[in-house]
Amino acid sequence: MKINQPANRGRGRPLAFDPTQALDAAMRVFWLKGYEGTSLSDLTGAMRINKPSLYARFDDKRALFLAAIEHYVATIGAPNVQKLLEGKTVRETIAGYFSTITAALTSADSPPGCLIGSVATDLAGRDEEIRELVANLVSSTEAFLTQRFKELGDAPMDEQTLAEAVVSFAQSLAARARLGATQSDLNARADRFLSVLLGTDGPVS
Amino acid sequence: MKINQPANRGRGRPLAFDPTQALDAAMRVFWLKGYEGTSLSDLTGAMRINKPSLYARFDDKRALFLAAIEHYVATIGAPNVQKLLEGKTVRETIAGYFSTITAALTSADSPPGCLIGSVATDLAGRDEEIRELVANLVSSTEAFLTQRFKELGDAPMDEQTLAEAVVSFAQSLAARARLGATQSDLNARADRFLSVLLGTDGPVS
DNA sequence: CCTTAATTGTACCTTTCCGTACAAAAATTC
DNA sequence: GAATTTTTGTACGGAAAGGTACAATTAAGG
Repeated sequence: MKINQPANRGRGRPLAFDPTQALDAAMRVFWLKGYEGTSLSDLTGAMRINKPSLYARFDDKRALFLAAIEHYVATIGAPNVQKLLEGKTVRETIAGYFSTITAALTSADSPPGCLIGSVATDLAGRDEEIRELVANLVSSTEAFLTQRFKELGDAPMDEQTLAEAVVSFAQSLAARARLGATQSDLNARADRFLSVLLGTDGPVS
Repeated sequence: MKINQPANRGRGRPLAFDPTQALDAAMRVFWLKGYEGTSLSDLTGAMRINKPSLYARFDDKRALFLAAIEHYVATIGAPNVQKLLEGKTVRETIAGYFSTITAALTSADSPPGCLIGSVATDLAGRDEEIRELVANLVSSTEAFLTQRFKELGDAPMDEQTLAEAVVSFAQSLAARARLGATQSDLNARADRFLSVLLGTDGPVS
């Protein structure tokens, strides 16, 4: 959480906007339009602030994008991963994960797909810092899943291998969603994939 | 193949550049920099032509991007898919496919990852024509694989389901490559995934 | 060799890009 | 309530964006 906080302890004119709301709006613009495809007018328009406010709070366009990724992880990614703890079996955990993310990837009030899986991953090809950040996010997710599978103890194969397969498939779901797949498309695919992974015992959703 | 051909039957001043080479150069720029991230100067610089020549031959930036996708399919995608016909078993076919694409995704003289899987898929979120084009490419690949699996006859599960799993994993390999994974990283992942899919009988590469 | 057809290079156009200067406004501190 | 601190809105910069006009150039056709 950088968000250029000048230690506003009460002095001076108060902020006329909610930084978190503004950041959320910026995130959605980047999510739809991509990094270079998003202009400062796009941003200030959606955030309902003007440029000096944007620069005072978020430094510049690139820093704002980094903050938007962080915000995405905090508000969308992490909660979805936390839900993994609800599953009592490996199958339940994976099915729940897939069903959670197919909903997020096709949500009506967000752009299609995943900010990180599409926009940031594209940018990663030409921005080293982004590349490392996103690669670490993916690794962490795999590590978290691996750990959880070990705790549950009923994985029918090496937990790391299973986690890799699950996260890889999740990445492909993000791509499909970006390409216009509906939630039920994705759920049907997830069902079939789950049956390949663990045998056929029931639907995801 | 659109490539604004004014039926150059010999009249007028001859072209001073090779359109296919120029298109190939443009493809690589888009591949690295993304669609909006690529400027006309980037393009004319890499293609070694000036703007009027670019516009005469390729209409505009967006049409050039579409031509670049077509060129990518023709020179990289289709040949990789054609290699599928060499495999004598389902396992051989899948292993060969993974090993072919991990090489392509990490080739030293190309940008990392896949033009279509990263750049075009990102753009698909805000460009309907691109979205449909890319979605059809993915579907065709799945259909081709399904067909091939049926011909081979030794798939241990529904061929369509298997093809979906394979193409989905291929999409995730493209994302990982964009995030900096090496060829051996990807091959190791592919090995593990193949063992999950078909049981453990040998390495991909 | 003159006309016609096509491409080339330069120079230019308008718009938009990202970023900032600056004065007015709104709060706190003394 | 004057001084101080911070944010706001407007307005402006220089650079780069995508795209085109136009004259010069190079070929084939007659």
